[in-house]
Amino acid sequence: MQTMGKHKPNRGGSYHHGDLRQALLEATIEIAREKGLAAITMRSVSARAGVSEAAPYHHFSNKADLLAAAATLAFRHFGDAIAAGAEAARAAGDEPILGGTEGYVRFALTNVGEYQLLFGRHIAELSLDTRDEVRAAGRASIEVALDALAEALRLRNSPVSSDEAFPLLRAILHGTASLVHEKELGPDTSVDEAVALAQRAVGALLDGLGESR
Amino acid sequence: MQTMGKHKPNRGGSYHHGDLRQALLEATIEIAREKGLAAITMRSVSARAGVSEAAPYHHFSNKADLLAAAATLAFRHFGDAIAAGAEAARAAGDEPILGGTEGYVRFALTNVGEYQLLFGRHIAELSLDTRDEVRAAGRASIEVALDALAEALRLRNSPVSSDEAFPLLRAILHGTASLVHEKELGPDTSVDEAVALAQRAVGALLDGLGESR
DNA sequence: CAGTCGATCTGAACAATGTTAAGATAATCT
DNA sequence: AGATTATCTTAACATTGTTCAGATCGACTG
Repeated sequence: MQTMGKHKPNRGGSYHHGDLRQALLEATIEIAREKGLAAITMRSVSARAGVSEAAPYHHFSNKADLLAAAATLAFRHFGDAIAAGAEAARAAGDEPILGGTEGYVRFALTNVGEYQLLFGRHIAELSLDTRDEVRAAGRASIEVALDALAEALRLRNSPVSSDEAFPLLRAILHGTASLVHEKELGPDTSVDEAVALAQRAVGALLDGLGESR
Repeated sequence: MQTMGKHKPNRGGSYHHGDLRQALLEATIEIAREKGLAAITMRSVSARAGVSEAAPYHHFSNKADLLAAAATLAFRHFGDAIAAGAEAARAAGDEPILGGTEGYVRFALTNVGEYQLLFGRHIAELSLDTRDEVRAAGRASIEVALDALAEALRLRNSPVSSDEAFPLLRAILHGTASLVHEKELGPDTSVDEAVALAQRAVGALLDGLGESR
């Protein structure tokens, strides 16, 4: 007796599901959150959606395709977290870029599996068009950070464009998140410590980009 | 008729290998270099060493243990690359930290599989003592970078200690390498571009850490 | 309204992978 | 030389991604 799909409800254990595609995507993200990326299995996802292990293949061509679609969906959650952080900082009179940094890192360390779903190896191994599709969703999700970065550079009279500086910012954010995930900064690094670390790095980067060049 | 072990030579297809443990480690690193981390299989490693698929279990308790030992070995190659870059820069009158940055990034992008062997997820999932062992090798390999960082901070009269700044440096380096691996900076980013990007980020970070704080 | 057709789902199977168990072979020690 | 131990092989198992033939359902056609 599994939870029914929320869209076209499955009328009481019928043969056809109703909206299996959406249910599979949600199951995938749930499992990523609860048990991590490695626990995402065709069988575990299917079971959570209440169907057999072969059913997903009528909606996704293979596992990589399912993960890509789930990532596209998860990028919205990610983007919301960044935007919320940036807005909270602005409301508090702090720099939005530092708030976005906090939103980014906090999401990555709180939802490890979901973050891995966004940036894991499976994405790089996708076919070109599918990958572009996922990356479009990814770019949209961090659009807010790009704006906040531009604002921060303007504030510092930096001669560097935000497009040039954006990869540097991303390297710091992704690097911090990855290092903590991989327990490379000590196995006991707290979320707050990681946030502070990333904010220090971003702050120094901005200051460094502001002066000479 | 496989290549024989280089240590205690296998006398002509005998039942016992001679130095299987070392041969397995070398096979693992070779496969990582040639075909990537995903191609490392108990069977592929065993086949390259010329033994059956069950043989490794007499030298390593499981695959994770084999990968950990291989990573410990690969960290030496990695450390050599960083040290060589730093020394080359010093000889050329440039800052060692920027040369180390180049050595780091160039290694990561030239030997993708071997770099993944060093920092992949399997390391984080290791048992505590095994992980500490690997990490000790890792720390030794980037010792040179820590020294170069201290020197760069001194040069800039920075109030920040190298221990404090080290995680920030690592975030930039690991973040740059990971983003390129994951094709997040455009699928056609060249090694030279990635090196330049990392050097720009490190330079800005150092400048930013030098002034106010 | 009956019947057909296509979409959806199931059950069973396959190959590849990590792992283990039982037995064969060789090296070492006494 | 004989016994003991380490090393290696062969065979098997469970899990995973994937495919295929057939069952079931929904929608459209006549």
